[in-house]
Amino acid sequence: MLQSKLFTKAQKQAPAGEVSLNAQLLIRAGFVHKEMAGVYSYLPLGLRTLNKISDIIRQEMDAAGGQEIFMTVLQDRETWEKTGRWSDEVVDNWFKTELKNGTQLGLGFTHEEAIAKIMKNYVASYKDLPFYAYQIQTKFRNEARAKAGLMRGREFFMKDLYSFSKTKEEHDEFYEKMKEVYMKVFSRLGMGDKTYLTISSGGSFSKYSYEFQTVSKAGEDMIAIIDEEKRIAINKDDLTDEVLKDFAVKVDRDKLREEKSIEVGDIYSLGYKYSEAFNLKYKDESGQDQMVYMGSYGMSPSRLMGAVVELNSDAKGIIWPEAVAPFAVHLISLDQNEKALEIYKQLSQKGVEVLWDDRQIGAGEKFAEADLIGIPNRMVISAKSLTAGGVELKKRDSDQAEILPIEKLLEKFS
RNA sequence: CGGGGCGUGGUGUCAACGGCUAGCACGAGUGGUUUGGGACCAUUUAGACAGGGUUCGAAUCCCUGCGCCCCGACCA
Repeated sequence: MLQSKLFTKAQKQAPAGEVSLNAQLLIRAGFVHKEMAGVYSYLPLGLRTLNKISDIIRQEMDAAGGQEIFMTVLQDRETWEKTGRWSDEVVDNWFKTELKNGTQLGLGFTHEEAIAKIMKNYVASYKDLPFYAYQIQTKFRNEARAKAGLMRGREFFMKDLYSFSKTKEEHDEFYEKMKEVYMKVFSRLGMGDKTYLTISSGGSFSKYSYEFQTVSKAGEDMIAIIDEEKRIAINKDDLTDEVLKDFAVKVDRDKLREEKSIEVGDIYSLGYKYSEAFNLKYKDESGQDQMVYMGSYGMSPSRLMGAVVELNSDAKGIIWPEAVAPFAVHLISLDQNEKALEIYKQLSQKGVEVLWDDRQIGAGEKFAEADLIGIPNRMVISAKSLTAGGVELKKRDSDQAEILPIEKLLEKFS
């Protein structure tokens, strides 16, 4: 893409009062536009990154046997009354609206009820189970306080997968597998070494659940790390004798390391709660009716995008991991647009995603904006670089630059 | 939902005593210079959150509403 055509522009200053690092950088670099508190529009650069994160999640969900669907945001009252979750007393962050005729509707904040109802049409026999369905969709939560940029919004992107199993044992097997699948996603996003499987008792679905917590100063939660090797932690609030006993965990409380962390995912065993509410059952091999055992597995691409920024930046700007960078290469031509065009064309032909800064502006400005945007590979072509033997290649996270002949450069990216 | 802070061009501003033409910087436009770290000169552009009130006079004081940020609570 030609940067001269990109309608967003980098800003030197962050919006007034915006303290959140991810919001500051993403807004300044033109990835997102803040519509209102906790509500963001994704601009060309931001959408590219968001889609890359979603794609990684999608690949891993598919690999784990997930089938992608897309459910409705509009939810009808009756469905949610079956579990009591229509009530504003029970769920305090509904956005509700209504039809012209006065029928009340809600905007989905999660989809357990909706999917249980759908699956009544498709689950009849033990032969139909198990299966796993997921979606990546906008969720709406009327948070009392949106904050921390993309990390806690009122309208945000969420991957929610739901598992449907014959028995608890069958469920448990998949649940265990999802722990690994989730860690794989976080590894691919470059945050694997900071992420811990975390014991939690906070959920309303079951007594215990697991969260995935990524250590970061920007986190809203506090975890205590139990096992560094196995990457297991516990929510600080849940660090009680009872919980430790239930999980058969032995720890020396004085030696636990506590860290602030970002909740980047959560997985729940739902049991029969929703299948009972919707009478979601199947006939087993002996013809007996059995309830379906459900689980739900959440992860937010938009929050992850905020988290990646929180974890990867310096004073100059964002430093995207290759896997989620909006472009692989930022090509900067200082005075050599013709040569740059050749490189741009050749790289593009190879399928390399290139943002070419072809604008007629000062070199300093180009470098400053490139650092802010944070594309991992920077190529500079100028009279100076050509004299030195080719094109300068520099990684965003390094101060070292090397000069490569154009052919070598093209070989390097394929 | 409790508490605190705040609202001035597209952006920023601990700029402006209740009083002169609302200043400065960034951005954007035009002309020129410059060309490896947000360069420079000239010139132009564009502003008081909304509504009410006090006053001869309000960006400035008061009220209401709306919005934003932070701390806490909450977080399926």
